[in-house]
Amino acid sequence: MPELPEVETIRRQLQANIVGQTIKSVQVLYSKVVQGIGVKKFEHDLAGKKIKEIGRRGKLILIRLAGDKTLVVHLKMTGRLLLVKKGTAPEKHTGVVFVFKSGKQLFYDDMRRFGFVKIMDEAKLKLGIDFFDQSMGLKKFKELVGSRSGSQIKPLLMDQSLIAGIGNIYAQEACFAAKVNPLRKVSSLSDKELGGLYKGLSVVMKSAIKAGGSSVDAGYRDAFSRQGRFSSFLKVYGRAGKACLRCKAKLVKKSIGGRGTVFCGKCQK
DNA sequence: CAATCGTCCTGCGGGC
DNA sequence: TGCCCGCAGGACGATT
Repeated sequence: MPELPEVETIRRQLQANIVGQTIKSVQVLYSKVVQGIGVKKFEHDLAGKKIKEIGRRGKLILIRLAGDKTLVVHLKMTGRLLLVKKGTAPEKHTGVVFVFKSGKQLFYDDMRRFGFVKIMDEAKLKLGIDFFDQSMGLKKFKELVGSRSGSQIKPLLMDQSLIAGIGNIYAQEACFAAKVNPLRKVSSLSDKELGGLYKGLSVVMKSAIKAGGSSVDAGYRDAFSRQGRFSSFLKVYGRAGKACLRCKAKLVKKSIGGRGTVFCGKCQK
């Protein structure tokens, strides 16, 4: 499932490849993927628009168009934005085809159909601060997390309205890095542990961006259909039942806030 | 205020 | 071999 590092990887690839291109036509193949307006209007409104730049906020890809509108894309779990050559035919899971005047195409694919595309004003996004935003830092992180002292830490890290970008994989990895049990309440965390979580998130997600993200099973692919190379560095995600890489104890899996969570019951206090 | 549960959707793996 | 069941999961709304 694409989280901040995976979405950032795609953002950089789109930034390098479609900025300056003009959309010639758009075909929506799966109507429910378009939010807010009708399919015909969506296709019509995008035709002729030039791509100004590609932004990102949390897990959202922001395709900024000439004028002041933005094409917002959420990949949810299995969504993909694929740059394909002129003439490439859509596949089974292709929901939207964007054709540029150059002939290049951008496909929005989504096997499980949870994601969406939407034309909107960015100011209307209801999202917390992106984890890698300029205004984020240790102080801000402690302030934000501290404001929700009654919550369990792991689901809180995934709350997009507080901090945007962290999903199920990196929240688990950060708790492991900080030796914090994901079930802990924020109010029970020491200043040092909060610092460890911030550092853990920062290190893990920066490394993941360098490795082009994490691909688990048939999940994430970048804009060129390639897998991320960070998966092999994941220490707890997907390793339930296996030995903890720090203390050798058997990693356990629990459902926390309805999400599968793997951790070490021995060294994550 | 916080936690849980159902919902959307499809592929896949386990069990028999 | 093949079928059925249930799980996976981001975000949101409703409920406890």
